[in-house]
Amino acid sequence: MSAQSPPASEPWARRAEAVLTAAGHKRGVARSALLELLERETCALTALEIEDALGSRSERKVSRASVYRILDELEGLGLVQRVETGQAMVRYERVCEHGEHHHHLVCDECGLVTPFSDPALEQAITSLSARVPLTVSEHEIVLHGACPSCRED
Amino acid sequence: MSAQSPPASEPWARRAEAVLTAAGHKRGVARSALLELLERETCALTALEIEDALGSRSERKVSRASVYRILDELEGLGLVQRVETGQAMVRYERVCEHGEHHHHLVCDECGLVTPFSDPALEQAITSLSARVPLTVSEHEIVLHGACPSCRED
DNA sequence: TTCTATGCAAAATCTTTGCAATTAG
DNA sequence: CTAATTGCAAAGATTTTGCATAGAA
Repeated sequence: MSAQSPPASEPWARRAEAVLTAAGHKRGVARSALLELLERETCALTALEIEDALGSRSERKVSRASVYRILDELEGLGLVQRVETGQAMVRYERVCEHGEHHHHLVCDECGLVTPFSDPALEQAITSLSARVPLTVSEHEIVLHGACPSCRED
Repeated sequence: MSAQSPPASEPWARRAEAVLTAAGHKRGVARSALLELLERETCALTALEIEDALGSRSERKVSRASVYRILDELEGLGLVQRVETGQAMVRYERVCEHGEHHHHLVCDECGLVTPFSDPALEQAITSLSARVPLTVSEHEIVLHGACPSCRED
């Protein structure tokens, strides 16, 4: 009956800080900047895109090593997840509360990555998970093709 | 009315050679060895696994550069497809005739990759593809979890 | 003979590590 | 004061490229 999951309005970054503190981490400027950025971004970014975003904008600059280290930590705590888009680099995005689950559309022409979600698909996955020789904990779905802009060519 | 797609019994390697020839390629020992290997393998291998397999077994040894170059060629011709499993390296597997389409189960403990297929899931994807802002050409689905062996621990 | 295929080694990329200095609690 | 955090540079790992040689048609 009590609050099992935090309200959906709870900012992800705040939850992240709580989890980090609970895991015995102190605060650091690099990680704070990264959390702030991921809070704003709704979809997956590569480590290098994150480094650039933090460097070029007035945000404080964060070293590449820290970006990788922090993303790795966050992934380990289930706050961030990797997204494989078939492109050269791995992408990362924050893990949202249940219900905000989404997957990705990738334009093979321009590289654009867009999120989408589909209840019917999720249900098919859920039902499938029960029939498969694996205790399924996660799933990833990527649709490849040409986005509207690229299709015009 | 005429044969649109080759019979399913047609070995993939033979079809591959035909496509390569049609594309103006000559035969080479490295590629032949690779085709032979992929013909036998039903599921995805990494470039390095392919190099090892061709080197250690009595097959002729193929240089790493050739493995990458050939996989890239084959992918461009639609004979091979990349499979992103969330593991460190990209995997490759041959593209089969329609109907043999499959996806992957990945054990995050031991790294085991297993194929599976599910009509209901394919249908959900097909229906979804029509509703999405992307001209979908391919899709990839990966389920992560623990395989039976690893689950026992 | 001509153009493709291949191997080798160097180069390019992305990611991880070691270490010393800094900073939060 | 003690332990976590960061940046920098070096090291690793995977993939790509340049070039000369071998081979197929």
